[in-house]
Amino acid sequence: MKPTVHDIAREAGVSLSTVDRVLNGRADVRPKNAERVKDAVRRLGYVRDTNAANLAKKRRYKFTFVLPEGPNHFVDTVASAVREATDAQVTDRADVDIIYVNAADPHAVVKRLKSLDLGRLDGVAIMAPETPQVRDAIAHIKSAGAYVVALVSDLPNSRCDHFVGIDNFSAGQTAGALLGRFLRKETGCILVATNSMVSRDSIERRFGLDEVLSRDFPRLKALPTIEFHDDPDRIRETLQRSIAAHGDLKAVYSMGSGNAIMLDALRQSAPDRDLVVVAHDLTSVTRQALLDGEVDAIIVQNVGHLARSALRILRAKCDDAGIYEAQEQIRIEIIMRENLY
Amino acid sequence: MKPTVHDIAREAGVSLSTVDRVLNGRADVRPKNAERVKDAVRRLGYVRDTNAANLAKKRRYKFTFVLPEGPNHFVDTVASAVREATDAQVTDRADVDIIYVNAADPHAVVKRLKSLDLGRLDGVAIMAPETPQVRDAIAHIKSAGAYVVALVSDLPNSRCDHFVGIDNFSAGQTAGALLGRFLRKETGCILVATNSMVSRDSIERRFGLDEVLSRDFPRLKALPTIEFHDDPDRIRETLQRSIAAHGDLKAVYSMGSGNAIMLDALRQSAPDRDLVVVAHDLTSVTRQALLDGEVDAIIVQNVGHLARSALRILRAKCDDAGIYEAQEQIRIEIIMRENLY
DNA sequence: ATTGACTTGACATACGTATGTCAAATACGG
DNA sequence: CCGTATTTGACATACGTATGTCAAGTCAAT
Repeated sequence: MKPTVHDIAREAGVSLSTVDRVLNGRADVRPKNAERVKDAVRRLGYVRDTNAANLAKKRRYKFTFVLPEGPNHFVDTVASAVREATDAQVTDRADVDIIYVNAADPHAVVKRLKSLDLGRLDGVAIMAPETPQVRDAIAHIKSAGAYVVALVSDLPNSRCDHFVGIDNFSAGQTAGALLGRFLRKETGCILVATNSMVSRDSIERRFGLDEVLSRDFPRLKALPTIEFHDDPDRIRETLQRSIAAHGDLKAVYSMGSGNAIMLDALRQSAPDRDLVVVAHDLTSVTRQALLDGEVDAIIVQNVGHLARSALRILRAKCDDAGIYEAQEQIRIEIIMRENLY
Repeated sequence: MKPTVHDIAREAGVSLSTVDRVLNGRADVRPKNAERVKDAVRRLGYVRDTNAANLAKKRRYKFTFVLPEGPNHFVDTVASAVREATDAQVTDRADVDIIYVNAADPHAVVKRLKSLDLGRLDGVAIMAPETPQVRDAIAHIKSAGAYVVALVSDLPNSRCDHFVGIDNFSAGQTAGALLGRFLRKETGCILVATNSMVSRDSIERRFGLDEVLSRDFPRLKALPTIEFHDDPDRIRETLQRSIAAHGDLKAVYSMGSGNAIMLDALRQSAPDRDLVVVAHDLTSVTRQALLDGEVDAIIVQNVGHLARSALRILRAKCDDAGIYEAQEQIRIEIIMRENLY
């Protein structure tokens, strides 16, 4: 039988009240008695039954997901994964809502974050680029007692409680390795594109790519990253120029947002070239491209896992419970048509 | 506020006792009242608080994992994943143990399965090839009221409550697609090996492989499957013969158990040949081979996920709760050195 | 209308924890 | 050793559900 607070009280030779005071960090306990209780806890290996505690407390967790607004297929998949996880029993006793912020405008982000009802907010999962303003807002949220996890993009300087997402450097390496193997024995260059290099994700992926290519596949040259800030014309033009300029273009690596534009341009500019294409993120667009054979492989972080993991971690933080790391590890998945799900 | 049994009683105009009788399927309730209660449940959208119920019942779940005995790295990883999941909070209120059976001896398997204390067993996860004897034993377990899930290998004719594992046909297709892409524009043949084709996993993987190769990569020919029943000499010999006979041998596909033997033989027989190697299952052996560059990619079903999923599903069955399919989907992962975890 | 069988409801207790009240015990300064 | 401030313990109630007991209610058949 697992020990209960009653057992602790008996073992420590104190009353239930005192045990409660110690366990819940209330004041007015003499150090000697506090030690006795802690000793008893250690000796008996007591762990609080969180479910019973939550029942008694009528505990409800209040979590908010902060996502970037604007048209972005990947963010949409994240949002629906959050909603789905919220509906399932995973989020027992949790109220979850999603708010959108204009990530491009740091001040708007901060304004929105500060307008959260910090009074009864238990945790926040934030997907946004790290700016000084965001950092401040996070400090503000944390000082109000809520936990904060970074979602998808890490916020390394913001003292978040956790990061939920993949290691983007490794993701870039993975892309490089795929390209290198798909182009076994071939020589040529690789076009690298993304919507924007301001997000650290793209930067890290690019580093990973370069590292692997130069170390393991020096016969392949990655061209300078093309950024196409939501501008279809620009990418089409650049792409055409690049294809014309590099007769030895062998592959395309689409590093993240903007897959749709990229693929459109590719369809128009190089329908007959036999290019290897690797992209990121599983969305309706990339899924279809995979099925159509336009993309060879995509590198994926499972959004369902992201959402569930963020929720579990926030909850564990609130309960002051340990995190089951093995479960929370977000994997870099490689998806081809055959293992598409 | 979520409705409670008290709300149901009030809404239905009956007593708490009657609500309890209906909800827990006890006898002696007039149909009219039963209907009233069910109506109230529907109207208020009542869902039982499983945690509170388990608390009141002092519920403990008793689960048993049945794994094949004998030296097998993959099974070892499954076992330790089960132990790890059991230690973590995932298996709150569950007692889990692992028993090993000699899968090659159907009668021994059955004897072992029948010796389980069915009295207070709530669920069983079985990893074993399906034989008529196993089928009977499962029927026996189920008739005692325990739930059964098939683990890793499906048991399609055994009326299990669930299958936890990957679709092996798709896994074979994935292997084929990888090989086809790694050998873009090349022509030649592929050596396919496994320890034994009696398990349906290998058969299905082989089908998947053949399907993809013949449809998408007809320039690649897969040789007849080599089975090497735990016999290092045999595989070495066969491998040497195969390498000698097929000057155009380009790749090796190791379909499952026996990776270590396979890799040993490869090291001895063809150290200088630039072969593409794809294998299954992440074990200490394949991990090292990946790091050493001996294997290009491995196809993995995450054993941590397998273990947790089996436990969650068994528990959901016991609670008569719904299964959150998206979470329980075991993915076919492709692991290279760069996204190794 | 009465019997006996079946149904129902009121009530109590329990699970493990949280939380509040209040009197009793203890410590400490003088 | 007293008075006061602090610490402690006994007890009650609650969370949502389960389960048992027993008296009271309802029903159908006589």
